Amino acid sequence: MAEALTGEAILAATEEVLRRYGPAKATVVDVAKALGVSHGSVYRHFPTKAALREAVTRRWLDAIHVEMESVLDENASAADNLRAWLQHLFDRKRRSHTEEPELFATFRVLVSESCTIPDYHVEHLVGQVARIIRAGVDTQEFVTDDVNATAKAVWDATDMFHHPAHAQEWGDPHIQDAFDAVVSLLVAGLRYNRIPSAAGDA
Amino acid sequence: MAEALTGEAILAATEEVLRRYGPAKATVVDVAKALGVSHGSVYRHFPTKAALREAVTRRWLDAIHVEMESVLDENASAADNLRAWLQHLFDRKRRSHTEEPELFATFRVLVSESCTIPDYHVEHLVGQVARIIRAGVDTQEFVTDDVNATAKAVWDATDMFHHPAHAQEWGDPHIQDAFDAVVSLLVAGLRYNRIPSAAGDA
DNA sequence: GGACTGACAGATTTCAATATCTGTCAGTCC
DNA sequence: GGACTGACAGATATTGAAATCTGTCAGTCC
Repeated sequence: MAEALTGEAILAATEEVLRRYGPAKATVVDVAKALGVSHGSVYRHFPTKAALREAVTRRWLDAIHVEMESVLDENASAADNLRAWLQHLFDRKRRSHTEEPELFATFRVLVSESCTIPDYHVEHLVGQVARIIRAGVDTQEFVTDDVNATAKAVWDATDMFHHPAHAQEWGDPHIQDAFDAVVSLLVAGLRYNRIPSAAGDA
Repeated sequence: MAEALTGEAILAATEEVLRRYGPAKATVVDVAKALGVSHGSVYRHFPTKAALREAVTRRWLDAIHVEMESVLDENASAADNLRAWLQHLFDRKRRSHTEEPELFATFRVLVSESCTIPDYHVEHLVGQVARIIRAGVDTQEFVTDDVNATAKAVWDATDMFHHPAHAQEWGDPHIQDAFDAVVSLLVAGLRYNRIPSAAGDA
């Protein structure tokens, strides 16, 4: 029978079916049809439809994680690295939203379907922010008592530039100005910041 | 005949109907029924259903605007004022969300229905933030080249603590820590911040 | 004997008929 | 004569019957 049915082939077919029909209409039967097998065979590799969708989503997010890793520049200042990293994430999401709105909407639905996927994604990216900030603390460019809490704060404060719920605002002609203003404020804060639970000013 | 039908009476009845049936089910016929008149009479005071809903929403937002005005303390530092103001807004929205989830959801829908209402609301509140920051600049507690842009940046950076799209995250046990971390970072930034379009550091 | 099929039960979705709602306006009532 | 009514047309929402989908599993095929 031609080739053996692999998990990878099912994932690729699922991605294609999602791209074509969207998250609401894509069915397991469609995926099986695209592969020329019965839908029972798909259930041999993935226990449920939700697990199949989650696997596709995770693959997509992992590609973002890898891409974001490559933005970091060892020789740049921490502030420049942070700004470039946040800008790259913003640009990538915004481009995805404007150039392939259906696909963006599809992944938006997939991510929100799962309880574990969003945490996985956020934790990974906040980890990258933490590494940038830690480098800044090491060179005394930044000051903070708690790198991880501060990284989370930077993530939260730039939320509207990466959270899909705000995608419609990304079309605003002044959105880049808003981004620059927020990042400048954050970078200024990173140069001298204490988490409130810690002792007061020096 | 009893009393003449007033716009105010219609607004109150509409609010009550919205509270009881929710935004999806509340109809103009329901409002008329609650007032003991025909629905044609309601259209004598409001041109469309959308206009009626918008009037109710605007009344509700105005109450928030008035309440937020009262938080400002002439004698406090700008940093304390800003923190207290943001905290009050966050607490109010969070309380509304947890104590009256249906009503909160109702107004969330009403606000998102209108194109002009959200801008009106945001502009008003950002204006209040700008006043706090301007006071801080006057006392040399804060530094900024553009008070309005910086106020907008503070608003944007605290977005997840007031935007209803993030309401579900407000139940997180660590949300107050996240809030404190973001506000501390912003306040630290306000003590020395330049918008990127302006000249470099002193 | 392990990968695959296809029929099945229960859950979910679709679709078209039916009911309700919005907005209008000629007419009623004090 | 100005506030209100109620019947109306077109738009929207509801409903329930029919179709489809999900997940299972006994059985087929190499």
